[in-house]
Amino acid sequence: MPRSGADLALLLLAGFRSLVDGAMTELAAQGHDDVRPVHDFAMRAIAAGADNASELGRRLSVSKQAAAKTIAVLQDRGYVSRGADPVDARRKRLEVTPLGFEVLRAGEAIFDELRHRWEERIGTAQLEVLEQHLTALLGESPIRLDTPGWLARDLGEPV
Amino acid sequence: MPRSGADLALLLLAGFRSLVDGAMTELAAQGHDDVRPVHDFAMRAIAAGADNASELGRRLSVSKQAAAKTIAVLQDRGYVSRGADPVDARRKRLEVTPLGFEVLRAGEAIFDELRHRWEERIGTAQLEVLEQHLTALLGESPIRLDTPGWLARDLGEPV
DNA sequence: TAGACGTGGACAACCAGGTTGACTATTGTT
DNA sequence: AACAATAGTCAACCTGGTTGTCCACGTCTA
Repeated sequence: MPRSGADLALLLLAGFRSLVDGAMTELAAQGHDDVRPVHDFAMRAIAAGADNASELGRRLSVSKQAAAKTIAVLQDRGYVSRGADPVDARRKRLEVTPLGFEVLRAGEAIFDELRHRWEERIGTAQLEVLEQHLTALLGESPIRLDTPGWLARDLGEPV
Repeated sequence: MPRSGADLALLLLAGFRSLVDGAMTELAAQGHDDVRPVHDFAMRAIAAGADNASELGRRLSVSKQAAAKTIAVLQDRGYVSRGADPVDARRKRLEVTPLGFEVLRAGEAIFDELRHRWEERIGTAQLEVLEQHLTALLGESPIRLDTPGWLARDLGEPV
């Protein structure tokens, strides 16, 4: 049964969806029913140093306006806070709140748990091989999160 | 280097994106710069027998209204045609046009070519193993295409 | 030191692809 | 014949993107 290239693509998508859907469900069960993967990614980027909207936009390969919108909801839900930047009055410095970090932590744990289940099903070594191959194929690719809609939108350069 | 579950998810996403971006780019180069993966999926479903809007919506796990919108653009661009259904006057029967089939064919060829390149990089057997594992993990999962936005929207049941 | 230029943020208008809800026309069932 | 279910359409709305415009502030340089 020779697989088609399209099947392969679908398989990868299904894998991603499976993990993410699982994670969202579990996160919701833990009381964080208002977090989306987008938010997780954004918080992670903020925690990693993208502490203002423009920078966040750059990290996520998204316009600063889009980043600002995401920040607005994150702030609204208490996951990040914004304060004046002491050194540059143009900026509003972003910070992940304790609640935000809690979600981040929970998210990580859930993903790790899901991965662990996969390990149990196909074997630790096998899963590692799978990851290695994927990594080899893709490089440590920069995450591009102009995602919602990208399935349907105009193309960017290929990865 | 123990990989995290989140990395795994990102890896799968990156893989999918890589293939799809590549395919869109190539398809655009061949003159079909107005096709999105969504359209491809929809045409495929229509060709496979989902010959009316409601049915298409069901196949794609999407509301019939959403399906109708997709059909509208597909029709507008000449990829599918709609005619009266001789047996049921409520229905408008969908048909993929020759142009639509051409795109479908081209898309398949491109995906196969991309998959082939992956074969060359990690080896035919290795890629097959990867696919087998993924398939084992996911089952021959029904494709759920309520996708644009699902990264950011409310959760459905996990796959 | 003044002005030019660049950058951060905000606002508005727009788009794509989804959603629900309401309504009509037709078909199928009792 | 009456009623229920289904196909399609319209309208209003949501989310997460996009551009473009504008202002306030910082930085660089003539």
